[in-house]
Amino acid sequence: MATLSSTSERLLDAAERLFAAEGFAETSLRAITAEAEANLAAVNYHFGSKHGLIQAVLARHLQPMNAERLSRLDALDAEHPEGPSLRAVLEAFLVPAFAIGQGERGRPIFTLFARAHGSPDPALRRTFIAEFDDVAARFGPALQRALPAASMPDIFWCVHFVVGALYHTVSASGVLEAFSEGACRADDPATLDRLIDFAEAGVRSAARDGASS
Amino acid sequence: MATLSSTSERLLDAAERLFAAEGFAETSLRAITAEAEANLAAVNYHFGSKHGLIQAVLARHLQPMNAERLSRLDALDAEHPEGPSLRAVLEAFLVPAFAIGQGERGRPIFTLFARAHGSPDPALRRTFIAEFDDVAARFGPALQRALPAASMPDIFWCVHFVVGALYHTVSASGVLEAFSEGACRADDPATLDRLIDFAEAGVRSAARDGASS
DNA sequence: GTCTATACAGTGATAGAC
DNA sequence: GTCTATCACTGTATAGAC
Repeated sequence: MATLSSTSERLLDAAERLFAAEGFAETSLRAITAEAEANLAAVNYHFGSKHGLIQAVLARHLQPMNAERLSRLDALDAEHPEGPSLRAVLEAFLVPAFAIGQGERGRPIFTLFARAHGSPDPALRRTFIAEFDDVAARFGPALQRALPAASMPDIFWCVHFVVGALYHTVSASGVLEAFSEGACRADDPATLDRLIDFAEAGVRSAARDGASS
Repeated sequence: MATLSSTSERLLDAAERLFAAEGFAETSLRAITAEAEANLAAVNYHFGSKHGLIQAVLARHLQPMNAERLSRLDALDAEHPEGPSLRAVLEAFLVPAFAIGQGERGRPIFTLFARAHGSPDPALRRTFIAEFDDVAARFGPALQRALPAASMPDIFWCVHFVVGALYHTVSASGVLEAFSEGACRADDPATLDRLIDFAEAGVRSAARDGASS
């Protein structure tokens, strides 16, 4: 039973489940502590505030995702000393994110990322994006090397577009099912390939004119 | 003074300002009614609930945006009876959205769209995306005609990616300023051109292989 | 129809006992 | 570490004034 794990772990599990199902604001601490069989005050004791609990839930999934991005990029660098291809770098960036989005509790968790990224709470947003510092520092130069004709701002902007497409795909593809009248299914396994194709073509377009740096 | 306009208009103005600054959940009805110099119960009288007020705030900006998208597409169809180019169709779709994002109160309002799109409240999400029915019905075939080699699901998926990039760009470009250490500025006027270039290249990539329909 | 005052159940947070 | 009691604040509903 749940009571075998520690209180803070049970709180994290319960919070993740409820946040993903209902959203941050809509989930009360009382609902979380009831599901975790803990006292209301335990949240503030272990995590300081509801805000702190949200950050802890996010970090528990962000860190493995970004760690795998970095280890994939390390493997690529080892394989290709002259620098990996654009497509390979984009795959190293996108595949670990998709892997989370497709897991058993996948999509809801990724929805949490999207919500945190656009959260009105500046402190939450700041803590959240700080988790991406290492990824930005490693993937920026890798893309620059794969696409020497593009300027650094070109690359940053395109990655920004790709991130937007990724977020929207993993967190809001239900919308697409409605618009396409069922022709596009959110769990279509080909979606990742479509996104990588799209990202590669889009990013490559930054190198074509490259005027605006 | 504000008291010259009707109560419901003052409520909409105040709500828009506060929602954009703080978020939906973080803005209390008491703060809105105080800023609008109205009674607390006026929100429920005029809009039924806080939820109804949110929908009304969104609709006030969504309708002109989508109306301009459609009128731009009408103009294109009149100019090019054989069917407008892919780039022209994408411009008709993206430019009106950007115009809102760059207006005086622009970015905050667009942040509201992104929040609504990913809202945990299914009723809010449903009402929100219903505002796009006409746009989807008109732009889908227009893109199909501009890109005959692509299947309809190909096109829907790519538009989905483009929408994600658009949302992230207009609502979360502050993140990019941080990662690029100031090299990319959110108010760079070239951003729209970058996004259109990116979208065109990405969407065009769907027509290359076109296997997965 | 429009607006006001007020009451109510549920929220996050905290101080202090154990 | 845990729990109880309590705080100020939230969205909503309603009775009644104009």
